[in-house]
Amino acid sequence: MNHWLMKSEPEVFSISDLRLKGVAGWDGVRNYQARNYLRAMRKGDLALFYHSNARPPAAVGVMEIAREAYPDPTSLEDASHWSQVDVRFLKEFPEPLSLDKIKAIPALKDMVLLKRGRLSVQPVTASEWAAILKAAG
DNA sequence: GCCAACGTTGGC
DNA sequence: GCCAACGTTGGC
Repeated sequence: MNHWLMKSEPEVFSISDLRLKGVAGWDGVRNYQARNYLRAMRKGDLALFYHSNARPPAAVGVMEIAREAYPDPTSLEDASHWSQVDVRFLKEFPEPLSLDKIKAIPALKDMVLLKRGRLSVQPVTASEWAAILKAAG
């Protein structure tokens, strides 16, 4: 099973929105690398929900891949071009794990989140995943 | 609101 | 295929 991190601006779609819906489509990805990661996801994989453009930016909870990649209907291009997955709400952290805190954890220094900005869907290693969950309580 | 990073577009 | 212009992301 693989682990992922997925960014959303909370003003557009927040973890509270996902909690209410239970399951939601993760649409609107328009970056090829992010799309390829979406396509690599398997049902049951776990993903961090990350609030970008938030104060503070933070990992806020955990979700599960509920449906593997299928065409993104919000795309204006042909159906095979962009993909989305469905995600299921699993839990919200008691406190958001802010970007500052993530940066302060040595085990997380190589996270894609810190090394490569502006990638809205990205892989997380098993050891990084464990460190995040431990820090987030 | 600013702006650095970086991906995409399009002229050549 | 190069690369300048342009648009977007996302932290600050």
